Amino acid sequence: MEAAETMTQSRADCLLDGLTDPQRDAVTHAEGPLLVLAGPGSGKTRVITRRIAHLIVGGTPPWTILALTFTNKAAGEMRQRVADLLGDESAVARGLTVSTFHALCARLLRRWAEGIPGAGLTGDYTIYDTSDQVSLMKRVIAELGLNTGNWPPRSVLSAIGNAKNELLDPEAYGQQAHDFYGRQIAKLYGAYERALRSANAVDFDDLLVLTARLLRDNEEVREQLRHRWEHVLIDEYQDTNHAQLVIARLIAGERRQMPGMPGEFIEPNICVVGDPDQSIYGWRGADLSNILEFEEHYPSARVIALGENFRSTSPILAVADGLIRRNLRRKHKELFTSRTGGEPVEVALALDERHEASQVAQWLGARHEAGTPWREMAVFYRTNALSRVMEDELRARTIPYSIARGTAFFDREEVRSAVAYLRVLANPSDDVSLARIINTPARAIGKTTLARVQEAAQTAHVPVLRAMREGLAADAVGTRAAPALRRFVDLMDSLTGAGTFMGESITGSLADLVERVIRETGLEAMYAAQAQATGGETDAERLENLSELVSSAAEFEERFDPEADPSLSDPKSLARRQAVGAPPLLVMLRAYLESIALVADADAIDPAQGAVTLMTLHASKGLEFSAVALIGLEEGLLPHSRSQESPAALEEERRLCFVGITRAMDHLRLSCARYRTHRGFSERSTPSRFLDELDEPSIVRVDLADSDEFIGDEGTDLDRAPNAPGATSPARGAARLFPPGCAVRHEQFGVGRVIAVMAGTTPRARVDFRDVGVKTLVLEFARLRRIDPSA
DNA sequence: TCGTTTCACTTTTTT
DNA sequence: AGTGAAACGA
Repeated sequence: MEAAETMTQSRADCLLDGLTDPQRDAVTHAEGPLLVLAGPGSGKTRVITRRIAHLIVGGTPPWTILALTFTNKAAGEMRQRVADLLGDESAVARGLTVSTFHALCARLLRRWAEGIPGAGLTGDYTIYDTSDQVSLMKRVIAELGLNTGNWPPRSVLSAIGNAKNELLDPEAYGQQAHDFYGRQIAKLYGAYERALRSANAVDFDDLLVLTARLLRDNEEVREQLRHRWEHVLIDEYQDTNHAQLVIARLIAGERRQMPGMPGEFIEPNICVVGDPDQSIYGWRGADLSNILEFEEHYPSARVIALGENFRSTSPILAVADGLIRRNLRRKHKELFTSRTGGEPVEVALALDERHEASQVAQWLGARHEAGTPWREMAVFYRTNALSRVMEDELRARTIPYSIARGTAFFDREEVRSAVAYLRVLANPSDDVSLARIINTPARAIGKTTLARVQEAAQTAHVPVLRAMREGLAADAVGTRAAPALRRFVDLMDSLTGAGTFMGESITGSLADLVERVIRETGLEAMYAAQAQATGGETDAERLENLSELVSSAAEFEERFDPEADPSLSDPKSLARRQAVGAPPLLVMLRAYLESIALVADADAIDPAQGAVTLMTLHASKGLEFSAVALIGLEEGLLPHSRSQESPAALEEERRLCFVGITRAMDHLRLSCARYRTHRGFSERSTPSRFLDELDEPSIVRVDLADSDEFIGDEGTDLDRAPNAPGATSPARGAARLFPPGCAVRHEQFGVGRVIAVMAGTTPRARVDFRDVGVKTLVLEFARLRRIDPSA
């Protein structure tokens, strides 16, 4: 007994090793609400993981702890670090729930969908992503007799999303709508919700909204979960929205009187960690007041500020501080580091985006020469579109890189199609997925046929697949279509192995199912035929992606642990599940589809790869790298043009820049380009105002546009155009480079002779090509090259 | 019904 | 530029 205690004691002490006083306070804080205001690099993750470990070592059962993060990757890392701290395997941490908000909600809903009064949802629901939402909304708009021109699906969805984040249902939204627009949106909102429910589907926002409703309206579930999770910890609290706040509060519980002890209270054990200066998801409903008003929500809260930065050198921190100070709606927080010295931050002006990319690549190369491994370097940008140039450049120089785009794979059309089949198998009511695959590959079921079946299904209030199976549209569809529909139903039924649906008892391999879907639906044959016909690389690639999907399913299957499901969370039900043995295929399929739906870009980062990481500023949150290059610091990009009208949005852009800067440990480089090609058009850009807000003594400005490689002013810049593909070339001088009659070569059209050059904002040339005849080309993009001897 | 072609637009960020 | 949808022709 005594020995055990000593051991526990010493392990607890270990957990406090190397912590500063405030860090230690946060780790050891016992009961009641706790707010940790953690500046960048202040050891936030360290504090959370040690706090969890400390609780467990102190006797708190792991299954009474719930930790919430924003990405799966963050959750995985947190779980791993806790396990590492606890040493003896993960056994100690068994039952500990570390999850994203969305994944937690998805699982709670799996378990209790039927327990939400009036929601009409069942546990086999599908999660719709943005493009599914758009498809559904288009249909809803059409059904209400509106047109997508006046009611752009995305805008409507965004209005609905905002309403959902505030937990307003269609009725409540309609009540507070006072103009025509608002009332129409309310109508669309209601119809959209009905359409979702009849497809037994939820969108991302619903995961939160419905969970909030479940907890609010179902006392039994609420009490059960409250009882189960005695400790709730939330990371990145500054990025939670209203629905998430409500969920957290409902699970954590309220301050309440201790039974039989008047004057004594039980405080909820809710610990939130965040930094208002790193709030970057306001556009998606994140509410900064959640963290700012934490003390009002929990008057007894203890507040601990972690200001010391252990990550960045002092010039980097000074630059970050100088920038963030410009935000007016902000409580100032002193940032300090003991990492004095260090290189100044490089601020560079490049000629154009290619030039910028090349300079960045060179800079990364120099860092590598100096001993920094590729994997400790990163390039950040405001928009995904900016990754392209950077990729091209790194590829050309054979610098290893990887892009953080978690969804990229599952966004490919062939993968989406295969997944749509799986979704229909898992949820036969999923009409959006059904519409996607009913004629892929082509089965002579065209637009009109589909519309007729959909209509028949609608009037009969049944899912489309069922309407087809029961031949409800038999007289409405043509004689050719009817057997085609029949064959499709038979195909789907043959995949489930039954006339009805995969019974719960069916077991088997998920990977096998995926493979059968790809083969038996004809997807594989379709791409194989195309690959053969065109010899096209893309089709061969598609086949590869499909087989990669099979691998991903196999991998998932391997890792799948039905016990890790927090919805079932009490030890009793764990035992019950274990007794069941192998998980039914359907359960696994649902879990697989769910994991696909909830991947984040940041999840795709694998530091083991030994490559430079390219990602958006948003995805960079929570990470750190030895060397960071931030590109595209231009007005309109960072801050983004869409944010310039509101001061609040502008401040969020500044915070975004702050987040990027503070990811850097040792080396930081910020750059902008004088010209940038937008959507096909090269435009002069203005350096970001943020570049004027940096701490001058900590930076060194390099005007690379003036360096020897690119001589100075625009005149000479223009002269590069004919020989430097992609170099931007504004109007002036263009005509002079391509005198009428000169011979030119075009990548695609071959050789030809210039007829005339038209000046203007976008100078064009009329060229008579030997093979393809006369074409008019925009000089900026045509990449024309003179090939006559005089050139 | 299906394939091609033209045309029109463009959310930046993501669970 | 690139994509996705409407329009058109077979």
